Amino acid sequence: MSDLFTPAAFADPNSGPLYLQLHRRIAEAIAAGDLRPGDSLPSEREMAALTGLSRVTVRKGVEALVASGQLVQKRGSGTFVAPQVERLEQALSLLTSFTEDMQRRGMQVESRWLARGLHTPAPEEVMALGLGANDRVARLERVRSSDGVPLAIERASLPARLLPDPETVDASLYAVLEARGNRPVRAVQRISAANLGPKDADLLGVATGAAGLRIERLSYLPSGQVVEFTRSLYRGDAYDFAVELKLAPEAERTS
Amino acid sequence: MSDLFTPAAFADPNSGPLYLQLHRRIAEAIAAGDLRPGDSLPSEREMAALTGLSRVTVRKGVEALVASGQLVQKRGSGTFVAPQVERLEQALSLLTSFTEDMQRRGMQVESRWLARGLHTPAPEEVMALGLGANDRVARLERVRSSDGVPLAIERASLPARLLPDPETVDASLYAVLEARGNRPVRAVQRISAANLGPKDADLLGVATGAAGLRIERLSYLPSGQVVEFTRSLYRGDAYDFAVELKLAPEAERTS
DNA sequence: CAGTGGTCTAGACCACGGT
DNA sequence: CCGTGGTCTAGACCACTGA
Repeated sequence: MSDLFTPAAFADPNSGPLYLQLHRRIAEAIAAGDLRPGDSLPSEREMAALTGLSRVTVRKGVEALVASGQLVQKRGSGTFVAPQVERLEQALSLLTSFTEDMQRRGMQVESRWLARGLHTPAPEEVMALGLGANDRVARLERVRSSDGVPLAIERASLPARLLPDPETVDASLYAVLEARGNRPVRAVQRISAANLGPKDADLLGVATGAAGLRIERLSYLPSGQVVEFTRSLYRGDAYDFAVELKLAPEAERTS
Repeated sequence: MSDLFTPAAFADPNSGPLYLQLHRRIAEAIAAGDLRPGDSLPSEREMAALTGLSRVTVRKGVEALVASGQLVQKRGSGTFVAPQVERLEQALSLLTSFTEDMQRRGMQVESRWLARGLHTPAPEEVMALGLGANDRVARLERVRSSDGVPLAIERASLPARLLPDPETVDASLYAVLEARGNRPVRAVQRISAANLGPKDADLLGVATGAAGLRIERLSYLPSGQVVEFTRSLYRGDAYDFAVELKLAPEAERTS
């Protein structure tokens, strides 16, 4: 890895911006295994000196690698190749709870509560839950971690009628619902990707702008009543959702 | 929107870094509707002058908004609030083709080919497709657009035995497979989120670092033979995948 | 305490867009 | 042509880490 930063090829014919050249060099060194997880890079000032670039340019070159989770920077300490994050795979077509899911894998689950109580519903919640004018809403907002690593932010809203005492929810929301005979049997999810804002990124312990999976879920009782409206943000680098597909039947494809 | 940049509150008690304060101000103005899609912001130099910040700091404040697609910057022209991107919703549990899916919505579909031909397989492809030592692989790599807007990058690999003439694929891969009696009936997908690298971001017409949905798919024939190994990148801001969930049966939850 | 990343500045040149 | 965003520099101070 010694000559990674030897300036040489930074003699800029037309290989594009300097910070992109640096970005590419480091990314390739990681991909090739010349830089291994846990390895430390030279300090920004050193890299600047070695390459002949300014520190600002070095930072810009490193920036995208930090955002995408390939590098980790620690103030006062240094810049390191990110440790391998073991991706968790989760079946997307079964309605399971986070807690149950993790326990089945033998993993430790922790929840840090950000909010938990009864509130006046926001318009979005009124729509999603089909609330009336005077109904109230139970809100559960927490960071889900496994073995000390934060994995997801979960913001759940339920009609207060179905969960009048949100403070009693400890680990598994579904366990509480089940005890009250209100466990959902069906749900619809919408999945998309979004860059994490400063606040959410901080909660998940990743860099601002890192990619996250945004999942919106509506869960239903057998009666068709909506139980739960949940918006979650999963760390994009730590989660894989798996789905099984079947061929669309001809009948539906010709309409 | 006039006093958005009046410096006032940039008198830095301890409201955090200046670029984050600027970021927050703009994000809130967009959320509140004070800045509407298509509106133009002052030039970076103007914002710097108005706020009393340096241009570098202004750029840093704007950066994350651009990466997440809320702002669009055009060199030589200016900085604008991004037009509303109409999100496409797609059912994730049906095995449909991009082409058929879009045509059913009455949308124009274009493909720009990046590569199309027979190659010696990469190790990853050997594994996924279950190839032998001397098998070759058909690669189809293209950018999928609808109404002129690039939506996804699709990189498909198939055993050459099932698609000896990849050059004949025009719009729909599945149509060609069906003609040969090789249309898949089942598939498994894995979904995650990732920041787009400079190259892919450019192909999709978004900023480097924007969040993308990464989907890996393995499709099978009725015989169990793998037909297709496809890695796709969808624009995170333009796509919503929908899934319906059912309650996990007790039998499976207790193992 | 010395060294690290995090923030910020003032100024410069370039490539491109629209007039 | 002028104004825009895109790149780049040299230097500064801060908050934090680790010895």
